[in-house]
Amino acid sequence: MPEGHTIHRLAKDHRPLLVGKHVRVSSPQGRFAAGAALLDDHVVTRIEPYGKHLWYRFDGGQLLHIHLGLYGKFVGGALPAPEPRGALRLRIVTDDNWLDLRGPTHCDLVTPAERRAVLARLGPDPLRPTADPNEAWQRITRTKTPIGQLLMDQSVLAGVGNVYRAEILYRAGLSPFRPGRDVDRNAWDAMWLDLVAHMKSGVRTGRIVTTDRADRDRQRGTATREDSHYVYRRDGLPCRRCGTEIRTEVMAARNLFWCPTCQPA
DNA sequence: GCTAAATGTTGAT
DNA sequence: TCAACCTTTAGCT
Repeated sequence: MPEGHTIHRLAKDHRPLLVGKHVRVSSPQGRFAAGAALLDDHVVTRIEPYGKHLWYRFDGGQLLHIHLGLYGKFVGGALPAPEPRGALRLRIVTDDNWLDLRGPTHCDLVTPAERRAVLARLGPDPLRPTADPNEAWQRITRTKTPIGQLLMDQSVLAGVGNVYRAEILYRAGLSPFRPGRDVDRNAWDAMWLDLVAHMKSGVRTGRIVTTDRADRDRQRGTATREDSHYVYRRDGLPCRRCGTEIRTEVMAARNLFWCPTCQPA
C-alpha cells in the first residue's frame, strides 16, 4: 500500500497511540533486536513523515527510521497482542495498544546527520503544507528525461509512487514520454494541485482514488475492475473515457500504464 | 499447494 | 540495466 499517502496516514494514526507514551519495543524476528533493545522502556516524543519515510523520536535522543518499501506493513490494535508469528521485525506495545511492523526496507536507528542526508535527497512532498512545487519544476524543466520517470524520482518529488504517477499523468492528459523540458508551466502547476488534492484524499481514506465521480457513475455496473483508477493495472481494458485499449510498458523499472489517445505523444 | 507480481530502493555490472 | 531484498496475496493448479 505504501505511497506517500500511506506514510502520512500512519504518522497521523500513530501519534495519538504512541507520542508521550512509554513503550516496550522488541523484534521477535531478531533482525532489529539490538535497535529494539535501545528503544525499549523509552517514551516516543515525535513522529515525522516525509515522502515515503517515517522517523520516530524517543526520549534519550534515539531516532528510528522506517521505510516500508514495496511490502512493508503496520498492523495493530488494542491489547492483548496476538502471539508473534512469522517474520515480525518490530513490535511496539504501550499500556493500551500493540503495533507490529513486517517487511520494511528500512527499520534502523539513525543519527540526526543520517536523517538530514536522507532529507537532502528528497524533493518537495505534496503532502507537506510548506512544500514548494517550484523546486520540482526547476528539475523537470531542465531535462529531457521523460516526465513519467521524473515523477517517480524521489529527489524530484517525494512521496509519489507508481499509482499516482500513472493516474496524475492520465488526468493531465500528458504522455508519460514527454520530455520534462517540454512540459509547460501551467500543466505542471495543475498537476501539482491535482497531486496535492488526491494525495490528501488518499491520507483521509487510506486508498488511492483518482477517477472523477462522473466517470465512475457512467460505468457503474460495467467496470471489469474496481473503478478507482483510470489506467493503473488496466492494460488491455478500454479507457474509461475514450475506449482505447490501455497500454503498459516498463519505465523507471516499474510498469507504466497510459491511454495512447487521451495522453498523445 | 505453487508461482508471479506487488503502491520501492539500493548497489553492482 | 539488472539482481537482490523484505513479505503478502492473487491467481493459478
